Amino acid sequence: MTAAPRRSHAERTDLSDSRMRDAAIRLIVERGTDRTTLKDVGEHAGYSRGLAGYRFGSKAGLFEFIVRSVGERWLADLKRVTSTRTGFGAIGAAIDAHCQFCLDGADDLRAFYILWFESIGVQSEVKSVIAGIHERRRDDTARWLLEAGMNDANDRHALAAHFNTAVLGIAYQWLAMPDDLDAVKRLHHTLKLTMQLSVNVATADVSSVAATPPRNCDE
Amino acid sequence: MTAAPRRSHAERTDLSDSRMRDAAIRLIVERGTDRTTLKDVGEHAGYSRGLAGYRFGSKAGLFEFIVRSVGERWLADLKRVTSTRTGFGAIGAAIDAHCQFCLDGADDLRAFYILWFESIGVQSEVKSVIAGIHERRRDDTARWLLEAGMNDANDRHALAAHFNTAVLGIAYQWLAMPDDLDAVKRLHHTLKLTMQLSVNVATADVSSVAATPPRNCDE
DNA sequence: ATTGACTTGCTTGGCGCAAGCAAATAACTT
DNA sequence: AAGTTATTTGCTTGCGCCAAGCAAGTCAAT
Repeated sequence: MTAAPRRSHAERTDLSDSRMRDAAIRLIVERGTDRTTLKDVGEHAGYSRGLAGYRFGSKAGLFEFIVRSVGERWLADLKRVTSTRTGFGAIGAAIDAHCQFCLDGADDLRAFYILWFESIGVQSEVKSVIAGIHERRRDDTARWLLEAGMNDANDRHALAAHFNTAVLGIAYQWLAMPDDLDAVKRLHHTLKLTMQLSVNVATADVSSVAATPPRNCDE
Repeated sequence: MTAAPRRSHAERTDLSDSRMRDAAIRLIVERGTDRTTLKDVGEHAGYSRGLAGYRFGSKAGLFEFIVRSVGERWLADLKRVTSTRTGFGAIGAAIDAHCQFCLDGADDLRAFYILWFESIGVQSEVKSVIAGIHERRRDDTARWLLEAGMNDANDRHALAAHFNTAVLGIAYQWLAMPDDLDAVKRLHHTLKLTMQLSVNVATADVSSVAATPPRNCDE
């Protein structure tokens, strides 16, 4: 726009990709995916009404691009925060980081989670990308639990799965009530408490509090 | 269809409502909300292409009707199961019931949760209906926790909120991987364990496992 | 006869596709 | 090495298709 009319093909696509991603994220957060049109994405990014469709093939293709792009950056951020910790310290840091991201209220994370939840009803490519992200998160958690001293593999993976579904539930709450940041804080805090409790019990592996195992839900 | 051509107005609408609800649920589960059209709902229910739109006003109206209808029945089922219990027994029963509903794999619950999650990106009426259901669930949980001996109101509501977000996370997992019923069972089981742990600690209100409170995520 | 359940015709708008244009890159010639 | 042509690639525009929603119409219940 300023004074650089000569761009290589790669530069051009990078620029238009980036602009369209930003425009799409803004529109998704503002009005939801349904009322976000490919036309609007192209035009808000400063191009023609047809570019988004041409570039990403379809609306689903655009969404997949966004999930992939934001997801990778988010996982990288998370890795950066947790790389210096091990065991329960890493879990606590991950919770804190997630909480902070929510409190910051960045549009890209919000759009990311919106696409995450909405992918549930479709059998799109988005779904498998998300499944991959979910799995990587779970594996990380299981590793931290091992470091924390949980030697039983079954318990470890069960608690890791529980942890990550709980985080997702919190993300839902954040999207549903974006203004109730206190609730978001409290949920992260409570999750941390219950996780520490579980880890402590699992590693001390004898404790009066766990003396009464509940009935299982499989008949 | 068989041999009852004479029906009152009320009977007619009840019948068409019911048929269209069933058709919509089936279509939503089969192909998702996006690819479920009002035309298909009407025709699959045995009527014209326009009836669904006429009756519910819009696609969002149809979805709201479904959420309301299934949600009410589901809450009633839950109430029936938990009404004979109090305290942690009720919580356990609620978890068991939820788990069993998932294992049964009924289409209506699946469609219900699909609509639940997809409502996140929109500012529709569906969202407020769901908020109401969520709130009722949370209040029930808080009451059970009080019965279980949790006297601190803050802790009680925090744990109730945590519990219900966790259940929602499990519902997501169930929708995402409908075939991995073992995972669903394990998640319910783990949630029950961690809940009991938290309740026991909160009611014994002194325990070595809770001696090291984690840092909060608010700075 | 009037109300209400239901159908049919029509408009609007988004998605996706294919044809077209201009800039960038590759290939060829001298 | 420079200039010219061929080809690819980024991007735009026009059109067909289909779903949503609305209004007018038909037919049965009250």
